Amino acid sequence: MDKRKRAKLVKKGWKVGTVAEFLDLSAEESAYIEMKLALSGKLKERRVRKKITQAQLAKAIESSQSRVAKMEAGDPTVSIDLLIKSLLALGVSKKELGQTIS
Amino acid sequence: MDKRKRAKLVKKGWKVGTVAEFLDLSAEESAYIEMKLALSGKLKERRVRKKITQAQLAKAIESSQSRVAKMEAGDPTVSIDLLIKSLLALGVSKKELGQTIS
DNA sequence: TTACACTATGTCAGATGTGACATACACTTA
DNA sequence: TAAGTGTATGTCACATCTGACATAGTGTAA
Repeated sequence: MDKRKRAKLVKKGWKVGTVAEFLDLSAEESAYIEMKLALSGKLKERRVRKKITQAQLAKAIESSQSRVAKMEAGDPTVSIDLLIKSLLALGVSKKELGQTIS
Repeated sequence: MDKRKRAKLVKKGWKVGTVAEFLDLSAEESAYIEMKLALSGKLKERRVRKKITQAQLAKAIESSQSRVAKMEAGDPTVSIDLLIKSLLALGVSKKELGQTIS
């Protein structure tokens, strides 16, 4: 099983329990995915709080609705770079980003 | 002037002063670059503390000496993703990463 | 039911990041 | 001086990420 598929499964089944161990993710891989999911969650939280749609957010950050959906879904094809840039564009501070990934 | 060149200049002239304003970087662009530079510094700090060479670190993270050099130099072609993965591989915790970027 | 608004998912061409390589540079030590 | 060790920088083929598009799914209101 390749890394992308594994990460996708991790996302979907995250709540089930010891997915990381089941899929034999290393500690670093787990930490990386957890960070991405934390940023994903923060993005959705911020967008919903602002009461704007994915399409509206997409326009604001010069992206597309589908990519926003993927960001919020923790899709393995989205980079942490993009998540961070998007959150910064939403007005999230470095400090809050730091707290989010911790 | 394109973004890559600008970022390169920011890196080199960072100490000079209000480079961000001079190059009319937005607040988000500045924050993003600051985060990258903070991670770069952390990487070098960790490597030096471990007393290993760039080539040795490169092997450990399955990269190359030149890319490690670029990471430590804050080169605009390196992603935050790679910096974070490298730091995690060096044993840095999510918590410490959070503190670093803040 | 239909129609509408929003979100999720698959695909793809073009943009960006990547490791590897060559080579230049800096600094020792002999 | 020369040789050795480590770091910096430019380039490139290949991999990955990107926005955009199409379309499927989901919920809600008439």
